[in-house]
Amino acid sequence: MDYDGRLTAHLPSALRLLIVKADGSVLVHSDGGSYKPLNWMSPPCRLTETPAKWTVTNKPGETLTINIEETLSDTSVDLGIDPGLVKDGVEAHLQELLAEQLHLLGDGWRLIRREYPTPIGPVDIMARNANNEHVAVEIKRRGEIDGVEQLTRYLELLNRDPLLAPVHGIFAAQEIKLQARTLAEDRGIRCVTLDYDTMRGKEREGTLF
Amino acid sequence: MDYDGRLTAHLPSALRLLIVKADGSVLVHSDGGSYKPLNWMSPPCRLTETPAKWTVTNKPGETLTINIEETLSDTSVDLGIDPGLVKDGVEAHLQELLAEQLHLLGDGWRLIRREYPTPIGPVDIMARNANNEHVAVEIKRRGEIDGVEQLTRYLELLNRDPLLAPVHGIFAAQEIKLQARTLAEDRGIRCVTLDYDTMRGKEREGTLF
DNA sequence: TTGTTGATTTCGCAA
DNA sequence: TTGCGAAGTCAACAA
Repeated sequence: MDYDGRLTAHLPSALRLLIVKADGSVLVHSDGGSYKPLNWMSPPCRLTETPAKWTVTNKPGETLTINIEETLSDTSVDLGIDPGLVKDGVEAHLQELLAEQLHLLGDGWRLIRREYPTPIGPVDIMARNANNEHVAVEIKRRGEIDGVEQLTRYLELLNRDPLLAPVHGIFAAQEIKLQARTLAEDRGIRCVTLDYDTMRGKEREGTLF
Repeated sequence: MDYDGRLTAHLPSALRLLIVKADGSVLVHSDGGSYKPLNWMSPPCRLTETPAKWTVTNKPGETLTINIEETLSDTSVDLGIDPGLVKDGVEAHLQELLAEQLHLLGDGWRLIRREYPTPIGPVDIMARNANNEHVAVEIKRRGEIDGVEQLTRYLELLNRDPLLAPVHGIFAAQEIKLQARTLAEDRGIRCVTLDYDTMRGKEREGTLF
């Protein structure tokens, strides 16, 4: 099996699981590893098939060539359409919960808006603290250095605006890595650890009254 | 089907493809999308099976619960061990090629070393230019803002060392996004676009003589 | 074991 | 369509 496209990859002869989906995409799995196939072609693409050789091609001209020596099993089932996956607990959810529970950051804080727009991208939450000063909050599920850099860029830009300055920064995440925390605090950015279960519980509790 | 772990995800009843690999990992695929399963459990994990219900659990206590209403097809094949995938054209390869072809950056340049170590990680290529000044080169397949930030951190650190300073920066990639280029040039970092096919061609050509 | 970085990333959203 | 950021990212490699 050979892939020739954004890179070149060769896979020696062996027993493998080939999956052809309804949209034409092809997956080549081994009997281990994780969910990522050894080789694949993403849709939209076209499969040309002879008994001994499959060729899969997509629009940009990438190709996946599969030589078939032997078939141990061959099954085809039409799965029909698929109802969507429902997810919960991702960053968007954290942002929603924190916007409703600004008191977790300090007493007397007020929300200005979520997704506060700037020329270099939206600030997750913009608020005012008890002293009526602006605070930009960057939320991550896991707080790493990238997130601190991102917030730093926002703060640098926002503090150039005399109508906003001084703008303080808060880096909020379910888990903040030490290096990220060190960098943030070195830059005067406050770090806050969020407990998702508690925040979700508070929300439920709130709806009881 | 329900996943409860790092997040909560629910998948309504529908026809799906279930794959159980030799290492115990479980993949749930629909008839479209790309290679990513709708839901899955990565190894190491344990599958507990009754005719109507599968439960997959891993060490941290995440669970994937699958209720089986009907089975249209059930096949089992032992694929045996798998010979490795051979890849070509990734970042490591670009680094290797550029180190051999420093003249692409400027005449009279000399390589100090690849993977030049610093306390915050290795610099892809460290070289000296024609004026005998140090140059740190960060190589990416695709140049985005993260890469510029990474190089900036290296340069800031390296320039504190009087034995090295001044250290210049070069951001080299097959493709550099506009925002990354703008940020880099604003910081005095030169951007260089690499043509992989040409560089590989040069290498082949070189071996002819 | 932990941390860092690359990826044929994929995926979703918004301009 | 394109661009950008998140992801149950995964996966490889070094400390």
